Amino acid sequence: MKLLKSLNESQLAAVEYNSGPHIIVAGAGSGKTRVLTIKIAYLLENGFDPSTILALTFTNKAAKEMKERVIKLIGKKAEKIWMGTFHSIFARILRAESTRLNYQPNFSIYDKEDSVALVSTVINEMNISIDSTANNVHHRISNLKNQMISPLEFSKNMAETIIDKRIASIYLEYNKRLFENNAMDFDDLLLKPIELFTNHARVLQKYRKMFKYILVDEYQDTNRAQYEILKLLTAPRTKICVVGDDAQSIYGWRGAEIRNMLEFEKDFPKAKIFRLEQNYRSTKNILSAADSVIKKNTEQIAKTLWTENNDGEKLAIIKCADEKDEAFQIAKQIKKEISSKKLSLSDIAIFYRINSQSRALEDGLRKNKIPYKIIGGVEFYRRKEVKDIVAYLRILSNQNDEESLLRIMNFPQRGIGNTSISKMIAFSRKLELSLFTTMSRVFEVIEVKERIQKNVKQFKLLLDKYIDLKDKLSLMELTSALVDELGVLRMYKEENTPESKTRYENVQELLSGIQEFSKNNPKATIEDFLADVSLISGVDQFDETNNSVTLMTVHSSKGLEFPVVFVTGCEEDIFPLNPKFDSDSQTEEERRLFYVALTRAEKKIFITYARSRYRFGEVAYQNRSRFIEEIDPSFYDELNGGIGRKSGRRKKVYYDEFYQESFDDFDQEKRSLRVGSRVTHELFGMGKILQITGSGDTQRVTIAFEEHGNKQLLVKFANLQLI
DNA sequence: GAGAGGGCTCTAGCG
DNA sequence: GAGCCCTCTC
Ligand SMILES: Nc1ncnc2c1ncn2[C@@H]1O[C@H](COP(=O)(O)OP(=O)(O)OP(=O)(O)O)[C@@H](O)[C@H]1O
Repeated sequence: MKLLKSLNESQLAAVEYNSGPHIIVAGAGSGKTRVLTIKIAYLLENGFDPSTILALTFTNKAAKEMKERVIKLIGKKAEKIWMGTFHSIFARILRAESTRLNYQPNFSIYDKEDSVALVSTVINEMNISIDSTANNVHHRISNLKNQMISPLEFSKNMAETIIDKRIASIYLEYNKRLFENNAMDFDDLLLKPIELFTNHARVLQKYRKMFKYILVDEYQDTNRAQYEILKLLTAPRTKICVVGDDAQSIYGWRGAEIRNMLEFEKDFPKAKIFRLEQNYRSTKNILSAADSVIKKNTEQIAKTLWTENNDGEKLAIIKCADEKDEAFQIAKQIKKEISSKKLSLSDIAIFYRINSQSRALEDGLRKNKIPYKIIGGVEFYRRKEVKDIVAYLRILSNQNDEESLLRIMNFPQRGIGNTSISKMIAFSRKLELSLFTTMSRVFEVIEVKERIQKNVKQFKLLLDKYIDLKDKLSLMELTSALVDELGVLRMYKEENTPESKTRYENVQELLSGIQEFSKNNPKATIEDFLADVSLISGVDQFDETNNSVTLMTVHSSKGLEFPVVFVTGCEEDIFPLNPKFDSDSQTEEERRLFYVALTRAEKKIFITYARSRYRFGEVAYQNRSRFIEEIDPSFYDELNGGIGRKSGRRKKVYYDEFYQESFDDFDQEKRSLRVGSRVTHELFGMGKILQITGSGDTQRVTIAFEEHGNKQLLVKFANLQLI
């Protein structure tokens, strides 16, 4: 069979096995994803009905790619496979079955920002004092949800401290509000199916009958709820095949449990284990280097990984002066790689631990005229201007969605301020009405001024008009009419600032996104579009055909591969990020993350670290990462970047070994600002110091800038350069 | 109620 | 540095 020709023996065995539950445990680049893809194609070729296959991947993009490959191998019938992320597949099922959970099928999906906003609303309205941000409280709640601990269970059995008791009541109210808003958060998308299947035996039967073969990629990063869903859906006759590498489990902080991987044999009796040991991706040097690091972890399944690929180049570890130098060294190496090898820019990826590192890297690439693309970061659909328009669509679809309603009540400004909104909310709570309904009765809310009542009425009429149009116009017609009537594009244009220009472009891009979506789904409704939008992830937007370098976090790089990889910021406190606070198992997860970064590379790895780095508005000095020390030195060479030389315009001497001296040196620099010194400032240009007041963090300078007049600035933030 | 400006806090990774 | 909130002025 032609399909199976591209497989080695152990891969083949895994593909052909069909008798019961099985798990493929294998290291990086050993073809796990390929096996899964071909296995599905093989099933279809053998007459398996595609609509009975459920294949779960980690990102939408991975699902899309896998589907495309299967279609290529076997033809169009593969389109019927249920393929997607846990979140998207079960959101779909929840929509179909929503009424059983007393939800309406058009429920909104709240992303993290929406959820945090709701937590914040709840804290404020309940008037609970809690020494913690809404963000942290939401994180706690999300953790509880991930562990499948209900508000009731938490408050009854676990919440002992006063703070925990308060969190318990916030959690309870938060869930209640979600329900009243006809909304689910990300965690609900995994919890509600369990509720559905547990409480409605016939629904469970239906889906058990429907899915005869379940396949799961990246099984090492599934959490408790996902595991429970799989257990529920797997009837004695259901075939289940999961694939994973425990050494690549990097989402523990989101509730992922490696135990799912380690205990598969217990959970699914008579499970068969397959192992793949040949790596096809990387050179011997890369593989050995990665192996020398991951060996330091104690908790893992022993695995062998070998390759027939040649030794390749050694890794290059580059010492840089600071983050600007780091970006510069990377740009330099990129140019070198491109000109010396037959590589295109899209063969190169730059990874970082945290998104804020991308800024300096971007600057460096831009200055060197190297085109790049950032994956993730502040994602398109999470931007304010985009979310504002999406909130309108949500309200048109789901009038109970109070968070969205609040978001747009006074956007664009229509003279409905916070005071009036609070009054209406109070009214709606008292009469147990939704805020939307309250709006139609705003004339009864006597505390709201007459002029503003009229504004509310006006706004309500606008929404009513579009709710009515919703079923008469196509998605695209409706959205563009709405955007036009709101006048947001005009508004951004008139503002005419760099930010408003970006906003303008983003709204335009949203419109073309909707157009594109309508083209692919001709009968698409608002609901279809919304269902998609909330679940789009960062990597989903990755387009490898672009001729540009790819920048992304190590987390997003999972499952991908690139000929050349830069792993940046390899310093203590960046990568690993929190070594001082991490438990052993958290450090091990951090090490796995480093392992994931290294094993993305096919031919060449550059590891960079900087002696100093601006963070939180000040310079921090740190040692290079322990993970570098863990790599066997026979697999790398060391290079020096801008160390010892003066880097850029910043006047500072870099010491190789003596951090203390470096600190002194830095303080010296601050002190040496004197009345009369000439300095430059990034925004205001050249100037002369007129006055200095205070010291330390609150030290201020008054400067006469040549082009911007006199300004008073905090030294700490001004980043002044002495001339 | 809007808008400007100042002060304060937070600061990881993500579907 | 960014984002949020508060305060002050119009
Ligand atoms: N039998 C094979 N012959 C040739 N190339 C192969 C074979 N199996 C896999 N490959 C190639 O090896 C690379 C890695 O495969 P794949 O992405 O499926 O690995 P993986 O185990 O899922 O990796 P990871 O866990 O690191 O994401 C791919 O480029 C794939 O095409």
